[in-house]
Amino acid sequence: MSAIRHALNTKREDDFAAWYQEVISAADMAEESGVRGCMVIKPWGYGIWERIQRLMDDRIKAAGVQNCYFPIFIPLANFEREAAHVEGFAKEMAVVTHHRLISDGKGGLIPDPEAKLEEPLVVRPTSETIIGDAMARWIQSWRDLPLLTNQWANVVRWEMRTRMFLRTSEFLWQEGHTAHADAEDALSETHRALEMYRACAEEDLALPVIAGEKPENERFPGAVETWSIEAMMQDGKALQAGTSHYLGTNFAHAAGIKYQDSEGGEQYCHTTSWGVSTRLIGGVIMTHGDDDGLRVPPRIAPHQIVILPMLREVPEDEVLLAYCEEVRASLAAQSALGEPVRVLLDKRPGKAATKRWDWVRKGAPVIIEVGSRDMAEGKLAVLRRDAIWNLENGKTAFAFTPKEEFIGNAGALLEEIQQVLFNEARERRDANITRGVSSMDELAAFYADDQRYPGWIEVQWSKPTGEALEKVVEQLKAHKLTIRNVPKGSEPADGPCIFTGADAVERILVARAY
RNA sequence: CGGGGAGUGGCGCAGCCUGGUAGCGCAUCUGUUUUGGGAACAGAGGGUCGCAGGUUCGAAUCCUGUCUCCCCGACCA
Repeated sequence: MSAIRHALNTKREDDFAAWYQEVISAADMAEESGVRGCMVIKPWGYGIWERIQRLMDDRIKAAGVQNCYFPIFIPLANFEREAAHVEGFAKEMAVVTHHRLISDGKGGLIPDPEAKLEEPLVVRPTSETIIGDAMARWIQSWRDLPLLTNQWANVVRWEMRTRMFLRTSEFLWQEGHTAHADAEDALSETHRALEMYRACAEEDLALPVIAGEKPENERFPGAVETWSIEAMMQDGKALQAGTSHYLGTNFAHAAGIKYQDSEGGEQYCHTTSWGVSTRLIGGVIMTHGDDDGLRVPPRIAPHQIVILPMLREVPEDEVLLAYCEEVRASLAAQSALGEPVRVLLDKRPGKAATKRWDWVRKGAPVIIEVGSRDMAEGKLAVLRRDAIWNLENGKTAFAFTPKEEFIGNAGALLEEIQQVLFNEARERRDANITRGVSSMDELAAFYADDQRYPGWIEVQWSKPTGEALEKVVEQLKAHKLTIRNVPKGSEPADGPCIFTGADAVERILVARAY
């Protein structure tokens, strides 16, 4: 058992942060760009994003939301209209001030002082303001509502501390923006988006999440309510994996998003916004990765099955390749999880055994190796990425399966792997949410060992606001803890508030977080 | 943005203190022998030592500045 030779140098339990970075490079997902906080997303990483995009986009469109595209540059004045929004983002904004470069006389280039912009443009950190402008133009009457839009875009936030996929200065995301006639309809959309995120995270990414409302101090700048889905990483930390905001009429007032109701009166719209980003990929890594690299859930795997012919640089290779191509075509004709199976025949020269570890590190759900003897026997050597080791002998757990049998079961196998990854993650999460911590002393003891993350706790609180809430936040901060959310549909409170001792009104999740 | 650490062939590192124009492992390429489960041996290719200045006869090594990355903190949709 100790004979297992893992594909990565760093184990999760030894150094989780270093392990995370090693997965990204070993799986060839992304690399440094030389520009602070910005990364190059390589084909395997981007392929996973494209899958997430596709599946999410289908869900968005199914809800009647239409895609648009708005400018990356936002006039500064737009931004100044909503006070809380300005304050929330001002500190992390990239600003464009010039539109031309000139020679500095020393072989370099500098912004041309003659080409200074009258009004600086900010690079969007999010698009509420500029989309609000458009909505104000597009909406006249109650008949124009609800207005449901979404855009896929990049945004920039000048982060102080960055981590690949989890927090980068530039990232890719989707931002939904909707306008409604009243609060009820807008709130319903807020919850619809949240539920859409929960379903996508759990069904597509195999990330078990807890949907709930963020406390006041964690709200999006300018929002009336902020809801999130929270996922637990393998080190016990929480990752906010998606957010959905009810913005009330704050942005409608700022941008003048008004409509005439059926009685001729003028009303302000109620708006929402919601988004998920490439951060989800970080969540997939930290949820499903293991000491051999990434494990990609089949639904979001660019290639679900990879075929590796055992080439020997002999003339017979041609026959073997032709055979593998037949297998590939047969598999591609199958369907799994409601789509055609995505299968790759890796014809690159080189030994199958070497290439195998490339795909293990990348996390392809199923790897098949085919040699001439397998071909003669009509079998395939099948390796499941969710169970690559034979724990009894420390060797790779190949299953030699008759070709037809494997092809016929391919769809079911991928569905099973998808389910196994989700179940593993859900069990781990459920086992690491502790209830019953009822005093600050207990809480302190629970998180006393700084070297380990004992997971999350669910506690009861009286939902203090303002300064009282700030005090609670400070107390938690001493233990590096944050309030994640108030889970939807949790049990009613039935005891004292852990912070104030007053009667609790609801239950909250507390955790260390990314 | 504060404190700490680091940038040397694709990857991981040594060399730096005590300046004398680069080395190891893995990977790559070639050859030979092998080969049904991450092959062995031999040989070869590949580096303006992050970048820019400075000190010096001479700088990976010393000094200054700067960029990027990692860890901790602050901040954070």
